[in-house]
Amino acid sequence: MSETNELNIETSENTEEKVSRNFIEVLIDKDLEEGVYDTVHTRFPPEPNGYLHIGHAKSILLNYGLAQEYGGKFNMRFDDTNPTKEKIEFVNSQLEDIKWLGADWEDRLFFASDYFPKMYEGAVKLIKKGKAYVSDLSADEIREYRGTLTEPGKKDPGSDRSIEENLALFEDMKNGRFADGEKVLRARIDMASPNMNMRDPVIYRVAHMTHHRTGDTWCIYPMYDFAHPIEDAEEGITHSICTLEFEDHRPLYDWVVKELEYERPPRQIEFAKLYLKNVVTGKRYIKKLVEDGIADGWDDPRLVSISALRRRGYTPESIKMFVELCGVSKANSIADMAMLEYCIREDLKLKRPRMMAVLDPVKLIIDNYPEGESEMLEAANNLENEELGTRQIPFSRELYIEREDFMIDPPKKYFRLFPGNEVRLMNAYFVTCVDYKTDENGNVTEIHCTYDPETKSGSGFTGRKVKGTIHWVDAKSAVPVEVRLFENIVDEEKGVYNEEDGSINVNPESRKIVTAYVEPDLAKAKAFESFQFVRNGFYCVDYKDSKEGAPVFNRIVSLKSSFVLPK
RNA sequence: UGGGCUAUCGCCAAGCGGUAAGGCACAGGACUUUGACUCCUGCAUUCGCUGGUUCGAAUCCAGCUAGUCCAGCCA
Repeated sequence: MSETNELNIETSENTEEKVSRNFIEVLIDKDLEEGVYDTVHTRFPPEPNGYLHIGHAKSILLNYGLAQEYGGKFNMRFDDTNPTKEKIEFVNSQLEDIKWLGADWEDRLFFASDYFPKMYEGAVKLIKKGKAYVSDLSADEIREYRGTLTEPGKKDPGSDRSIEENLALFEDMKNGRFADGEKVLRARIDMASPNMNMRDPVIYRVAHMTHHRTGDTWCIYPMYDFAHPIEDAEEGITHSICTLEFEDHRPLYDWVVKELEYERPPRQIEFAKLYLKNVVTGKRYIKKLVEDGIADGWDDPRLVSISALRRRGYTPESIKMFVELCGVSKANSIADMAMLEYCIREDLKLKRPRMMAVLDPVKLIIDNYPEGESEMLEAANNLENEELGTRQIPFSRELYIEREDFMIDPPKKYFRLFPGNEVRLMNAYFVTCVDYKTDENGNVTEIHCTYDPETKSGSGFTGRKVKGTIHWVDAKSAVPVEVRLFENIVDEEKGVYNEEDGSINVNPESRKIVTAYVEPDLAKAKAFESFQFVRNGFYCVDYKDSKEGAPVFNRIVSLKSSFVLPK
């Protein structure tokens, strides 16, 4: 017996040593071991052409996290090589989102446009090496000459030009001698390559356009495939982490850094994008939702852009937890929204106070409580976390309780209020229902109870027990506030896209607005403060759409399973 | 169709030749100042399919299948 126990202890200690690493960490470990690199330097390189969403968060936190983990550095860089799509507005919103997520680039904020001179030099170098040439072909012709997936491409007539001629022509391109589309610079690689990206890719195009940072300095702009490796190499990036669709571009990436003779060139590593089930992330679909008046803009709390999640009440910590939970792999995967929701519940439940708010109020009158009197009761802000302290809440003869917490004719196992039953009012007293009133339609309008002063919360009363506890607010001091109950903007039954016309199947119930009664303190909450409403889920204060400065409460997420009435 | 990549429970995901981790979701039960939270318990005789190598295969080999990306002067 004792022998086997000892054995078990040893083996369990050994297994604890084993920490599973994602495939990128494994590659980095190997690089470090073999001395390919002696540090880890990553970057996040978005194009400033839109708002960042949850998918970008994965890339940001992965790149930043890796740099942190290995004691390396993380750069922020805007890949602004195409002025037709980029705006300073997006630069600013993206920076704000990345900062909020907690990725710290310190003083290393770069722009691809900073390297335009370097890239020009690089192109000249390629021409001088005979590795690039100016083409006269039109866009259509280039496509034709490129061949198809099964047939090799044809030689570009421009590829026969002399180095001197190419040099002169490229300079003319730079000097604005040509109109847009008239000439391009192509890399000379292999027109017969099975990899389409290697069939003499275009690396510079003419575009007479004002760039948001360099203005009219340039009228030629480098293509991504040429620019990106240079940006990485210039910044001393070791591991250039990007998404799977760039796998086919890696040979070209490697070709560029090799031909430009960079020492210790960066290594590109690709991972799978993060998708969410029944969630719209495509820019043009979001745009359509906004145009159709279904969504209120990129930060509509029902969307999954970083700014929308922030407004909804998701915390950076919860997004980080989610990304870590999803892991990193090369398999295309669609995560369940339930995972994200789990993360925000997990993050908030011990950090934020649990307050009482009644979403669907009905009046409860305590017949034996003196009229006109009231008292303050002490309530713990969070029973599981004493550090959050206590608060004082008013209590008097007339209260509001949740309509669903009272039934005239309850089913079996209904623990809440019904005629003759006694329940606990959370943080207050036991009350017994003695009577109720209804309107002509049979709707309950008033519930009458008696309370037992002996049973005051915290008094240590143990005389008898009740099965149910319900939340309430004091009618006189409670504050009505607007509460927005969010559901998925997509109709989950039908799926995201309508198969017939490609439109989005919208859930008409995705935003219900109700007026709720809340504890007086909640009406003074600051923007972005979040709370757990007892049994009603998690909420975040939003002032963006509020009228006359009153807070609006956005539902972040409901509880795991709401109260289900027993059958 | 040529090439690249991927395939392990409803979802995500470990595993890297020694006999299927974990999380989400789900289902039971205990506890409870809300039925939440917490805590237990259950949840792949099987790793896309078919063969082969091996004492032994999710792991190696071969063939097949499915999904995905590439024919922008986008990134």
